[in-house]
Amino acid sequence: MSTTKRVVPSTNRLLAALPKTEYQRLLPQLETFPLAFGDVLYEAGDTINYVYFPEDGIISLLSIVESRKVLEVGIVGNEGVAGVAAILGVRVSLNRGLVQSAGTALRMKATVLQREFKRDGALQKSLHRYLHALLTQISQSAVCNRFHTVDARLARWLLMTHDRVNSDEFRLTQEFLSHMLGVRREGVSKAAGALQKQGFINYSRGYITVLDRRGLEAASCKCYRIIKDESTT
Amino acid sequence: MSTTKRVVPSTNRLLAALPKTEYQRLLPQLETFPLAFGDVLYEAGDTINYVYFPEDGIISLLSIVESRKVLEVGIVGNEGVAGVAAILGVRVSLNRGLVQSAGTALRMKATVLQREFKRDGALQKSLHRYLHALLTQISQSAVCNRFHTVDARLARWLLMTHDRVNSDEFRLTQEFLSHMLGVRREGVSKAAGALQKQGFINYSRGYITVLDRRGLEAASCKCYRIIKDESTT
DNA sequence: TTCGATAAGTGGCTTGGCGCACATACATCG
DNA sequence: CGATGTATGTGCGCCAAGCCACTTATCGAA
Repeated sequence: MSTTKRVVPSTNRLLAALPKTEYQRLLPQLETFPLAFGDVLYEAGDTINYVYFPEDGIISLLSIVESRKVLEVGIVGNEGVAGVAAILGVRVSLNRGLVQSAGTALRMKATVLQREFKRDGALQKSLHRYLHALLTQISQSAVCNRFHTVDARLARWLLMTHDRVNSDEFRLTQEFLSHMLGVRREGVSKAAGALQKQGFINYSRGYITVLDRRGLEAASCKCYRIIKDESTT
Repeated sequence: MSTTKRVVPSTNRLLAALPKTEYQRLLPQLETFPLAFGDVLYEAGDTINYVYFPEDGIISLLSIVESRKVLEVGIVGNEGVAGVAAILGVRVSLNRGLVQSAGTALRMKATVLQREFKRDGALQKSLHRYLHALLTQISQSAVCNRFHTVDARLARWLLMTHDRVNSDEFRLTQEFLSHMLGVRREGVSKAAGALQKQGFINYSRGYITVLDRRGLEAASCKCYRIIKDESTT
C-alpha cells in the first residue's frame, strides 16, 4: 500500500462521505482488492477477516438453505459494505459473499474496522445509516419473496444490478439468476423471455443488456423503489 | 420514575447483561410501559420517539405491502428491543411495531438511547450483538417465506412465540396468524388443523395451547433452530 | 469442422396456495 | 333465550411455479 500525499477520494460512497481527516486516518488501513466474477469472499460459517467496500462491481449476500438451495438476501455495490457482521462484533458470517459483477473494492481488516467503528465519528454514523438501509433491503426481500411473481422480482433484480454497474450490459446466466431469485432455471427462462419479448432487455448466452429502464421499472414490483429510496436518502 | 437505592435488574436480557454501573446510569431514563395486546407502538412511516425493551410480552415487526397485505419480518421478546431504526439514527420507522402478546416493557426516549449508544460501552456492544441477531432473523424469514410450506412456517412461528411467553397458552386467532405468515386465513385453518390432528397444539376461538413442543420442532423447518442459535449464542 | 460443453427453450404433469362462497360453531349480551 | 358478531371448517376452480425430460442453440477447443 502506498500512502501518497495526494488523497484520492474513494468511489465507495460510505468512504467518500467521510471528512477528509477521518478518511486520511483510515487510508493506510485500506487495501485495494480486485473483485473477480464468481469469487466467494467468504462462505456462510466462515470467519470474516476482511470487510469490503466496493468501488465498482457488486457483491451478493446469499443465504444457503438446507437442500443446497440458495437465495440472495442483499446486494452490495459502491453504496455499501460487505461483511457487516464483523462490524457488529460477530466474526462468523451468516451468509455467503459472492462477487456478482467484477470490479474493485477497498478492503480493511475486520478487527481494524471494528475498533475504528467504536469511535463516535463520521464512520460510525455512515455505517449505522447503511445498516438501516440493509435492514430495509432484507425486510423488503422477505416481503417480495412472499408476494411477488418471478417476473416482477426478476425486473427488480435487474434494476438493482443496473444501478450498481456502469454499463447497460452485464454478465449473467439464467442458471446464476435462478440462484439469486431462489427459483428454477426454467422459471427464469420464462420470465426473462417475457421481458425480452416486451423489448426491455436482450440476452444471450450469459450476457444481458438493459434496453429500456422505464419498461423494467413498470414491470418490477414497488419493492424496487422502496429499497432505492431508503438507500439514497 | 423512582430511583431507589436498590437496583432491580430488568428481565430484558439486553439490559440485564449490562454491568451494574452502566445499568444504573440508564435507569432514570427508563420508564415502565404496559404492552397491551393489539397495541401499535409505531406505524410504518411514523417517527420513532421511544425504543422498547420488552420484559415480557412480544412485539411483532410487520412490513406493510401495497395491497394492505401484511407480513411479519421480525419478532421481539425480552431478548431484544423494538425500534432499532432509531438507534441507527433513522427516526422514521420502516415497519409497524405491534404488540402480539401482552406484557410490559421498559422504554426510553429514542434521542437518549442514541446518545447513550454512541459511547463505546457495554450497551453498544449488546445492541450490536442484537442487531446481528435481528439481521439473521430477517434474512432467515426471507428464505423461509420463499421455500417453506405454510405448515412448517406456522410451526416455526408458534415455537418462536412460545419461547418468548411464560405460558403454554396464548391468544391468537387464525385471522391474526394469517397476517403474521402472510397467507390467507383459510391456509392457517388447514395448517393449524394438521398440527392439532397430530396432537401438537390445541386451539379454539382465539386461544392456542402448545401441547407437544418436540412435535412442533419436528414439524417446523430448520429456520427455527438457525434463528434461535443465533439469538442465544 | 467437428464435437463436447455450456446456455437456453419447451412441454406435460403435479401441487401449494389463492379467491370466493358458504356452512358451522361458539360466545356474549341484551 | 334468541340474536348478532366473531372464529373456524370446507369445497371448488384457478394459477404460478415446481419437477422431469427433453430439444435446440452457440461457443470454443481439438
